[in-house]
Amino acid sequence: MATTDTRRVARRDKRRVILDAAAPIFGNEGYERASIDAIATSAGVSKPTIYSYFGGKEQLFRESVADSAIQQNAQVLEVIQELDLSERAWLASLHDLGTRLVACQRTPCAVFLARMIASETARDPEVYRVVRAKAAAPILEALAGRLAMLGNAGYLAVPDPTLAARQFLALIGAEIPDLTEQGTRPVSDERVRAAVDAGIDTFLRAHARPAG
Amino acid sequence: MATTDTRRVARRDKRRVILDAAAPIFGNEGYERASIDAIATSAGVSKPTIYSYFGGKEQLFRESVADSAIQQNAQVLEVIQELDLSERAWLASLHDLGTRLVACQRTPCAVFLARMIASETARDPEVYRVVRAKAAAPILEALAGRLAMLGNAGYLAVPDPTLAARQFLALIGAEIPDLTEQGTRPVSDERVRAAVDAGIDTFLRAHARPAG
Amino acid sequence: MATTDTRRVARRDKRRVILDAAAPIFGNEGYERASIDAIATSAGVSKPTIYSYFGGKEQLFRESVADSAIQQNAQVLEVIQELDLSERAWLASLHDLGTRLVACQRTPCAVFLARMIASETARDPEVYRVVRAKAAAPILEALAGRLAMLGNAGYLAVPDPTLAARQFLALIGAEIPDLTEQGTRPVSDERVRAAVDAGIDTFLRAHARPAG
Amino acid sequence: MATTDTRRVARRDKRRVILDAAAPIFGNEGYERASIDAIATSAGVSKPTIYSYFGGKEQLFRESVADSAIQQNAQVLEVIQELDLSERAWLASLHDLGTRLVACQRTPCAVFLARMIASETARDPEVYRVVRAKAAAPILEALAGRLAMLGNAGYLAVPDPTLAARQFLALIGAEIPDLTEQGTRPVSDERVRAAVDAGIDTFLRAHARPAG
DNA sequence: TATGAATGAGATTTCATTCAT
DNA sequence: GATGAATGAAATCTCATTCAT
Repeated sequence: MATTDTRRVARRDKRRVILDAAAPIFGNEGYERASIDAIATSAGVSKPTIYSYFGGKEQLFRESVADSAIQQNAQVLEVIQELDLSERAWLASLHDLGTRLVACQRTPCAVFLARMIASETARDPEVYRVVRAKAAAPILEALAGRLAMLGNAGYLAVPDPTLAARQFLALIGAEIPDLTEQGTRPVSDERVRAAVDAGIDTFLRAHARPAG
Repeated sequence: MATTDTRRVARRDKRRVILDAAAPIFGNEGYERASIDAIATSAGVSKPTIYSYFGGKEQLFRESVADSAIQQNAQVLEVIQELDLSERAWLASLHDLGTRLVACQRTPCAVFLARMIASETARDPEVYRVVRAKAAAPILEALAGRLAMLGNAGYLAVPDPTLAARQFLALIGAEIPDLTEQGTRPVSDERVRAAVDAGIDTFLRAHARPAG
Repeated sequence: MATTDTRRVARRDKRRVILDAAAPIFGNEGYERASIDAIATSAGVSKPTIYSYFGGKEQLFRESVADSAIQQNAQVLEVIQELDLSERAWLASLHDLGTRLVACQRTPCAVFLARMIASETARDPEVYRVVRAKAAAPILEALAGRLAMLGNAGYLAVPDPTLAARQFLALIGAEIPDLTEQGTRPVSDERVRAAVDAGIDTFLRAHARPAG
Repeated sequence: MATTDTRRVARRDKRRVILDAAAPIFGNEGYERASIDAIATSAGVSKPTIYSYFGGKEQLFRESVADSAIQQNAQVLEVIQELDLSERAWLASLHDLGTRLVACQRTPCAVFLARMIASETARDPEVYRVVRAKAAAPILEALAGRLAMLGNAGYLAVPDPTLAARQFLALIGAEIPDLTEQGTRPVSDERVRAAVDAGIDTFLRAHARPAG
């Protein structure tokens, strides 16, 4: 029936509206300071509606984290897929990938996740686990896979792809917090790109294929 | 007067007692969940005493962060000073340094600082600035200085010591969050050391002195 | 029309279903704690259905009380009718009657009514009036009538039958609250019967026919 | 110190003020409808003060019940003590006692207790137990003791004084609910006295000393 | 007619902060 | 200087009730 469909759609839409309103508020204010009232107002619904959809603040928070992790995962995986493995292009494409990954990490969604992991994991370890399961782990494995391909292709020496992926991420982001003053200052794309490139250079030196 | 001295000492002592009580509570609970009541009880003083010494929750928090940053700085600088630059020992000593630095980062004091930077900087950017000024920056420079010495001594190629220091820290810590599940799981020293060594190996490969 | 009949029957059935669901919930939780939601769920209907049938919580409550009073009345009147007035049997039958009346008073329905009279009359005096009109008064008069017959038959002296009925009820129930700890403890039938008998003995001594 | 004393007195006074405000509100509205806000306003204190003194609504309620029970006990015991056991006066004094006891039962304090027992015991059986321990049981025993003295003096036959006390109370109150329409209607003292006397007459007939 | 969805109003409770001693 | 006592403000959450279908 059209009725049912309409309702279902409406219901799903409203979930989305609430989740989309919740993430930035949790992200900016933190779990405690974020008020259900503010989220309800921002979403254009009433408080009881939120309670009827999510049950309570803690559950809304968890679903918000999980939802953001899924979004983050989708976005980053897409970026990773685009790595060009051809001999001609792989090097430039790897630099591109680094820049795009850092851009993904500076997304509001990713900032929200990073902040919540740091601030709320002590209170609720599930936060960390959900983000790892739905975003961090798949992303790491996808990246490890691409790096392994670079190794197989003979461009790099990658004996432990997962470790290499972790270090790749660590290196491209090493300068970002100080550069952006922990996200409180806007920074030009050039400077970000330079910071990423510095990390990638180090990565490449460390993983250069042994001569001969 | 002796009286005045006694009072001053008592005053300073009470400040210390309050700060020592505040840091773990802020660290475990976060700024919002930490209650002045809990801090007062833990410190063995009354709430108005805290207000008379610090003015309010926000100021107590800032002083707590600054105090922890100073402690952290002192502790880490000491570790960095101990790097043995002799040809015979520098390599093993660098591995030692990495392990000790990671240990310092897993201290309650450092966990507190890291968590507060992640969770409270958006609310109060001063948090980040204070920690950078009193701990992160001096530590980074001290480490950069030691790495420069290794470069000067001809053991490593270190064209940009500050960048190298940042990457050194990034690499030795790359595996720690997943290893400890964001600090929610105890981990054996061996596994931490192995993770640190993996980072240092990559660092060394990237900064090997060019042959010839 | 058959349709109409079906609907009427369905309508009446649904009223019954709702009333049957409402009484125990009001009885166990009290007016305020009882939620329309719980009643709707227990009745297997939706909240708006309850509103369409009864108009609101207060009206549902009143109808629930009235309905229970009518049930209570029917049940107790039947018990009273069964009093055997024959010379041979009246004494044992009176003891039986007392026991059965107390059993009726410990019925969920009667407990509900007693509790609602005590707790809700201040808020809505209609509660008391309805229960008196539909149960307490008819029951009292029926009992008074039977006691008058015992008087007319010469077994007892009953100058004021209504007063006698009230005192009869007071005496058979005098020990019940303490015995059952206000209904929170199960009690054996023997102990209830003994308590009732003690009340009836006193009643009989007071209403013994004067000798001669 | 005067300071300490003053504070202690102030603290105790404020407890009293709050308890005195709470009882009638709980009594009139019932546990659920009674709001802490209303009690605080009526007591002239703020809500947090109530929480600091009593911990929560439930505890305030329990203390209010216990306090009222103690007051009720004191008041009724005093009335019972005044029973005149002299041959000349005991009969009139017993009628007086009945009237005063019923007056005590119609006190706001006693109405509160009766209502709370009826309405809240199902939710919290402690209500019944506290009232029994602090008021009902001592009162019953005191009354039983006086009735036993009348028996010992030879005025009455009282083989089971506790049972007699229970029945005495049941009989003097048998007509009160209908007379006052469950407390919703004012009634003249004469009519109450007449109702009490009717109960006492029955009691006396039942407990008349056997001739000889 | 019957219902899923939505909400305004109000409940308890907590906390940072100040005042009087 | 230090503290017990008190409070204004705001948080989460629940519920009776009404729409739109």
